[in-house]
Amino acid sequence: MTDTRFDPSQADGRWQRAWEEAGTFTANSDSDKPKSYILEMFPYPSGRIHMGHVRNYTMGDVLARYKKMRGAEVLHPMGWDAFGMPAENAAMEKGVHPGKWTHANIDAMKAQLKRIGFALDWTREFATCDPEYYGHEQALFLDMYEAGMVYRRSSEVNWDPVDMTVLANEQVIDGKGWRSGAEVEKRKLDQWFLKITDFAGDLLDGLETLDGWPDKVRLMQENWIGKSQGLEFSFELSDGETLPVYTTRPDTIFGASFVAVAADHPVAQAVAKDDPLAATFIEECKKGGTTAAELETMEKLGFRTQLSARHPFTGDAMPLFIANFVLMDYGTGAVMGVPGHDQRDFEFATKYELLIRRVVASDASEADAPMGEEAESGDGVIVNSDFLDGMSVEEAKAEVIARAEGGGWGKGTTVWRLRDWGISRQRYWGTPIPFIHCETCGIVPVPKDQLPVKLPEDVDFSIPGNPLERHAEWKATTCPKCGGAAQRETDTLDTFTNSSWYFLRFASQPDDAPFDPVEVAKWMPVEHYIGGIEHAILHLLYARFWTRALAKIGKLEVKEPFASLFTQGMVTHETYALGDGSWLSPDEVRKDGEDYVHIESGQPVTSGRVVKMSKSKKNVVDPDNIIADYGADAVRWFMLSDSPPERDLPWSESGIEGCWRFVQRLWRLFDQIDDSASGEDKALARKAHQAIVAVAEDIEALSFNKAVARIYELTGAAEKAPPSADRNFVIRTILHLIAPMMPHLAEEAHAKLGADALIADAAWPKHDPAMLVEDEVTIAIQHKGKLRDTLTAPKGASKDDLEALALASEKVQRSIDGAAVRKVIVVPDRLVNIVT
RNA sequence: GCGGGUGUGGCGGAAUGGUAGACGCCGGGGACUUAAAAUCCCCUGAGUUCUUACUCGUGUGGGUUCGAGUCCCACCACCCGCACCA
Repeated sequence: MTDTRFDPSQADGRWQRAWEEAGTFTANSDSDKPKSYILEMFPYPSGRIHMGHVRNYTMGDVLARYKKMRGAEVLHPMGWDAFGMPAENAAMEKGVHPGKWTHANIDAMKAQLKRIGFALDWTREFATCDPEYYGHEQALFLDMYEAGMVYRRSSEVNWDPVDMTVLANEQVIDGKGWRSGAEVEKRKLDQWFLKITDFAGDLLDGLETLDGWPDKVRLMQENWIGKSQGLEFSFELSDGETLPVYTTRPDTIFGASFVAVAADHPVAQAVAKDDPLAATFIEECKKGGTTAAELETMEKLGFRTQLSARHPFTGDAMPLFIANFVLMDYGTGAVMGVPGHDQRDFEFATKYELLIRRVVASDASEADAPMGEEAESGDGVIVNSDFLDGMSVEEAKAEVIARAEGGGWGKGTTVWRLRDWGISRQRYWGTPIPFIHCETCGIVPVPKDQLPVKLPEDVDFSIPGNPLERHAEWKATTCPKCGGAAQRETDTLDTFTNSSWYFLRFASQPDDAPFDPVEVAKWMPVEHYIGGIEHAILHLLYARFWTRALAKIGKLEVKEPFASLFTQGMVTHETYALGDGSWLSPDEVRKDGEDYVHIESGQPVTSGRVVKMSKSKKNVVDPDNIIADYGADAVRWFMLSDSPPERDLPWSESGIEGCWRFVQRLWRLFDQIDDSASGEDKALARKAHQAIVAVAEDIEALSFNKAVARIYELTGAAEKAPPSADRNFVIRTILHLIAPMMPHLAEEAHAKLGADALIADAAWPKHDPAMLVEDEVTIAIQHKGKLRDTLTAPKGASKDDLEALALASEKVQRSIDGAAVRKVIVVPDRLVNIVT
């Protein structure tokens, strides 16, 4: 053979064109084959594909190609999550229109994805900034409005002063904007909301059905939704007003010794009106930080008002405080303080010398046991509580709730941590909210036949803030109801709405509707959804909510969009720094023996921690350069090798070189098929049959690293084996096993071996069940649990035979050294353990 | 603080309670070559050693078992998520 090297620089492109021309990966929804929808989280068009994308899409690609080989009709689409802040930042910095910037990025990234040879159905590609897409989104939003799932109210919002927009609670991390990192301020604005809280219970219950999701993600969502059950009841205040409070521990009600309200509670505000000291205290509370560290150390502070609250059972008057640890936006913004059995109340009561009373004890006889240095929040029996005495915590809860409901002063309720989703953004580059403000008619939805409400093209980014707000011409419209002059809503939808239904649009994209439910039903739910753990709450909760909301208004059959979810790890890289601490990129550094040297200055370089690739640490490796050097298949192989896919993958130059060597090794092996060879090699053939099954299992479990190891093993065995008909079969098997992972090499070798069809259309190899079983096995011989010898025995040998063989071993006899054999444990086909 | 996860060679990592370290990377030695690249072969957990073996070894300490990386109890370290949630 003349060409002893596989040359990806010309083979990759050739096969990519071949697949495209043949429409190999175009999904046919009318196919009779079983359907398989494989989806990776679509990218934001930032401008460049990074290694994280490559890893993510390679995993999905292997699944998609494998499923196709197993006879499925596969939908594996790609598109662009194209709205968002970076486009506006680019507009402000470089004076480019966000749309132009975004489309240029899409073009560049699409070309990059194509060079990696992903099996994508590009016929379904779209960007969420396409008016067709966001127009349908506006229609869905109006449907939700009609169903009562959308409302507008004035609310205190998280205002990001850098991005000059409102953020959802989910987008505030440690008191800072998730994107800008700026300290978030509180502002009161008219905002649009989606009633995600109406679905809180549903979203929580649905988690139980998601067997294919990581427990970790399910748990994170569970905590975020934050269901808690308790009693809501009202105290009578000394001024005649009533104060509703919420508690999860109604059983401890006899231990209550004070009542506290949040600083921004109406009662506190009323008190502050007449009491300057109270007003000062409230101001102090607002200054407090919100970061974890600050909250940790913050002292529980309170202001004792002149008011008191009347205990519903004893009638005792309890002091009413304004307290800094009570949150206005959870429960009712007011609590009953039970110092004995709540740590915060305990600290508070200690500071203000309030009564700390035991109402739960380990045993009735411990009723008078003194309280310790901490509150006791555990289980026990109720004491010092009148009619509750002797009950368990659970019984007492039920009893108090029953009496409150009977007496009409309270009721058992469920409180959620989840808030409604504020979706108003004061930005240009997003879906315009399809509403009109009319002086006479109020807020009026845009009639559906007027959709899409398109973004204006001529916008000015020279001043910060929302260009839509300043665009008089765009804003001016007529009221659909009265026909009078009116103004358009200038807020746009949070970008997370764009990604909340894109998977439906991939499955079906009619012109006149967001999707066709019949077509969607053919593909949904997504069989494998792959992406980063950073979306565990935000995107994945919103997408689940939209799917349920659309199901509720009869547009969908499915309630859960993603049958199984896989969260992949990050791609990491060593970091390099000079003595002065400045970071260096991998190509500025040369390896000199064990050490690293700065190429330019010759200075020594210290190699640091292996961390996520990031621009700031300069440890980014550009996939394009690597593909140019090694070809797509070596990179794909690297992405699948070594690290389990859910863990981080450390990128290394030597690692990719190893992958490159393996590509060439396979190429030489595929060249060694010798049709003149005859004869059997049963042991080798058996290995191949075992690998067919094992690699399939590994791919289905997304254990790509194990599949890779098995292929290495089989390849090594095939290389060493002498020519035979079986060896030819084994080499052809390897060719098919690697096809989903290294598709270009596989096509090239497949064609060279005389095939005229694409291997992408080939079937997964069939195994012979009879060939999975070994006829000889290695038996481990232990003496007192320690390995002394191994021997080969026919499979299925009897226990007696194995025992005899084991005792005949010279090494074993030496170890036993004449001691009396007390017991022999025989595990057939595995081991013999001799106990003396 | 609460919840979850992970600890195995120089590194990434394998291992239904049954031969720990598969497979890959790094490293060492050799072959081929004028030389290099490429390729191929051998070695590669630690220690002792009369090179034949033995001892130790999966974060630490206990336990269950004929047998534990795997199961149980206690602890340590690191990572992730949430957090004055009443």
